[in-house]
Amino acid sequence: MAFVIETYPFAEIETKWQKLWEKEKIFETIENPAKPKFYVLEMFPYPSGKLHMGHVRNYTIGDCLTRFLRMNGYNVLYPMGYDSLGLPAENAAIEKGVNPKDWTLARINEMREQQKRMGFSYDWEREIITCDPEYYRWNQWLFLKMFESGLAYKKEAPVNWCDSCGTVLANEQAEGGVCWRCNTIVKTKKLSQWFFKITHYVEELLSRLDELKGWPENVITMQRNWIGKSYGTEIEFQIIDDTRKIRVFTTRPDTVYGITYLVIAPEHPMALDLVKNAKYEEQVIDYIALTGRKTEQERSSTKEKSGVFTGRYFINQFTGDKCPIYVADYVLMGYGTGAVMAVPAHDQRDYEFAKEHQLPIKTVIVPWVGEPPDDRAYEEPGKMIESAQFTNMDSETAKNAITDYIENQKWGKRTVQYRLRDWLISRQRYWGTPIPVIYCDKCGIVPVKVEDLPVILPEGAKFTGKGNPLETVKEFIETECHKCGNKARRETDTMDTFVDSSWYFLRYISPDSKDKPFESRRVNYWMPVDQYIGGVEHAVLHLLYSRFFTYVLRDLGLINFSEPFTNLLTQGMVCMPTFYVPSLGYVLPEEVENNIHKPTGRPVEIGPSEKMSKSKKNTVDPGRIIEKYGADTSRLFILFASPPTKELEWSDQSVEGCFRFLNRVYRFVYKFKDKINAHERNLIPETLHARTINRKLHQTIKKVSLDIKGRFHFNTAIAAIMEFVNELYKWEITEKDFPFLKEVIEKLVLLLSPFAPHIAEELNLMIGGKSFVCLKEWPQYNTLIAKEETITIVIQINGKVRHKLEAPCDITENEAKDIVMQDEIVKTKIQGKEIRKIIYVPGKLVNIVLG
RNA sequence: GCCGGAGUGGCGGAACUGGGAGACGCAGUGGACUCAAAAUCCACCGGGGCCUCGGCUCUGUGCCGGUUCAAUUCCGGCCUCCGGCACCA
Repeated sequence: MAFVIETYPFAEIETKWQKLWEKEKIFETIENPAKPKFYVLEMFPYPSGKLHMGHVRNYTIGDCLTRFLRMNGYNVLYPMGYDSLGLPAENAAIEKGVNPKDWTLARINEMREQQKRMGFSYDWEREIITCDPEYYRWNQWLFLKMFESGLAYKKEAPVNWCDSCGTVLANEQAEGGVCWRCNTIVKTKKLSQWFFKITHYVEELLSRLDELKGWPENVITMQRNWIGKSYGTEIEFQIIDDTRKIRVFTTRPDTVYGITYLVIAPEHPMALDLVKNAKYEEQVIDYIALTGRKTEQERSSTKEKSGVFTGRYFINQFTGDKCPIYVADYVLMGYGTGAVMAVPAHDQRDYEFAKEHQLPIKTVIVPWVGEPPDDRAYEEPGKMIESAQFTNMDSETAKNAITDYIENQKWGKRTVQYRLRDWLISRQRYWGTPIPVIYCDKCGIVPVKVEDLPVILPEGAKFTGKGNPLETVKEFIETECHKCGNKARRETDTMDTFVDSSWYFLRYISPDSKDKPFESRRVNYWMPVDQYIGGVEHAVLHLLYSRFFTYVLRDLGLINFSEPFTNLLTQGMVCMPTFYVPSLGYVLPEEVENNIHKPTGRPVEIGPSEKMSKSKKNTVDPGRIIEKYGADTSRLFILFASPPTKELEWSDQSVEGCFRFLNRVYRFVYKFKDKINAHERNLIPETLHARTINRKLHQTIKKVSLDIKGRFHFNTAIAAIMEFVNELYKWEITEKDFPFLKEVIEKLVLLLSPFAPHIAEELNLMIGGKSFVCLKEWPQYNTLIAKEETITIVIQINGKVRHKLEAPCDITENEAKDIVMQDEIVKTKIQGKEIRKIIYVPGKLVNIVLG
């Protein structure tokens, strides 16, 4: 055995097994009623370039779980696809003059290649690509279904508009109020847009959150906040010298006796009406125009509350007072009724506005003890004053009493408001699903006939960076109305890409389905998704839209369940640590390498970790890590460094440690492979030391199984395997041990295989294993073998650990107390002191409480 | 401002139900092997004090207090950091 292995030949091994897996098609899945089904879904990537560490982490978690479940007898559906419509491709077209389709397909190929290099066990036969017309035709099909049932509709709405690019932007493309491409400040512009009526399901979206026991609490909370249900009262106020009333929404009916004015939003339909041909008309028109030019950001960030008087008054029917009506942009048209009753004494915003415009402030609630503040609004509950028959009541009680009174007087009613708005799906962009409608002068909006789907994105659009490229394709726009035969114009808006991802998990199930988006029978077998894995950034958007789509599909009779994702795991981010170097400040690890402080051994202070992102140039390229250490090491590091839901801090040294571990395993098996092959397997350990190994083996199987199952603590599972390998190195192996060693190594390889599948296959082959490891059965543990022969009894005196004793594990309470009290060391420690009581925790400890 | 989550050695993290704080890995230290180095293998590794070198002892899980025989874990009050939402009436 002169031959010394430097490092194990991971590159060769990994390529070899990836090819074999693919050749044998072992990861292809079909419905199988004989096995329990399990659907593992990962948030499919947008193919903007190469895989980044976030992807790698997401898929490594999913693959490890999938492999574990397969070995445990589950029929696992584990698909992959590409969310490939969207802005980066169009941007590349504008910047590099390439065709978005070619660019996207090239990126997909790169990405798929890297995923295969990581050894992920997807059923590639089910791959879906959303920019394929055979995929997006079903977006259009679903749109038509929703249009038919009134769930898709068109209306005029304010949207983010960039002057320089001449186009509408999605909220996420107008971050910080500026256009992501040219940095122009975005404006709000009113345009006719397509919406999905998600608000139709608002109550169900909210109430079914309680069913989602397998979702993280924070995601549930975020969705609940986003939906924003609030209970309140609608009240109408009579406008003086007018037949009309103004309707407001409030959650504080207890403050109605403190109303001193009323505010309507600039977009409120009555705003202009109220001042028509009156003294204040010009002032109000100017103000509305000014607001229209403001960005959403400017409107909400300014401290001072702007607004103008309309010259009109209303009657506060509670007090009989005549109060002014204002227009101000701190009131939003999109929430409630677009008008508010202003109670400056008890609402901070109203307070600030009243101060600015010298409006009266009338206190109607005071604290039960102490004085109300005089420099701000008093928003807490308290004692009612100057509120007619409600005076002296507790304000919380008065809320109900006053609302009853309002309802009796027919001045208003109890009502519920939501923050959730309908989903704006129109995009003035090329690289998206064309919305399948045409506009006919005679017939109006005409949906495309189902048999004419898909409406295909035309080639030959001009990508100038200005406007919607679809507008430049005459042959696309010009069409004829299938109702009347006249010339008609095709819709050039495309759908938000979140439409694609709202049902992709159903398409995986029957990716070749020709006459329906999916086969209901098969969908009902696989769905719902048993484990969804992805980033928390989709907590609201994608996860809410998918829930909405599932309800829609259920109501269309296509599926028989309501919630798409039973369990959700939101993985933590991947971070790069920074180091503090006095001369440079906080820097990334590679810069420390080149710095004088490290060679001198002087410790560098660790700075705050930064999220990996391309813009900060602090990313670790997965490709480089795979090349240097292999896919197995990369997978092992990602799973070992921290539990999946926590942030993962990148560490090159820790990667090296994982690589060392795999080498340690490889060397051990390599050393004994000939002996193992020369012997038949024996499950029974023949030596004393081997029996200890057997116990440790069963303990390890138990720990690894339980850590993965339900808990997803891959890090501690790997730690247990490492501990076991450390034990193996301490084992003085004799000739008698080889048959049992064979059994030990077989089990070890099985335990390792979900984490490091390539090396596991290779080691299996090395010890004469026949079939693929990943198709074998997960090892079972025997509780009796795993059980320790003796237990350690911890002896505490007054709750502090003072001594330990070994005892047989079947020891009774009295026996345990006896041996503890007979122990010489214990005797000396408690000598001369009164024993108040002795606490016994079975199999664990004895606590002697002294007086 | 509101809603979540987290604070444990030099570092990443363990401790599952209130019962031994620091598993496993990294970094570090010492030893074996080597002409030497790397690699590998073995051992040590929170801090302070005592010491006959076997141990003994005090202290320690963001801070202050409480419950308990016993608290990283439960309760109350703070501090810091991270994430989400934010003129939502």
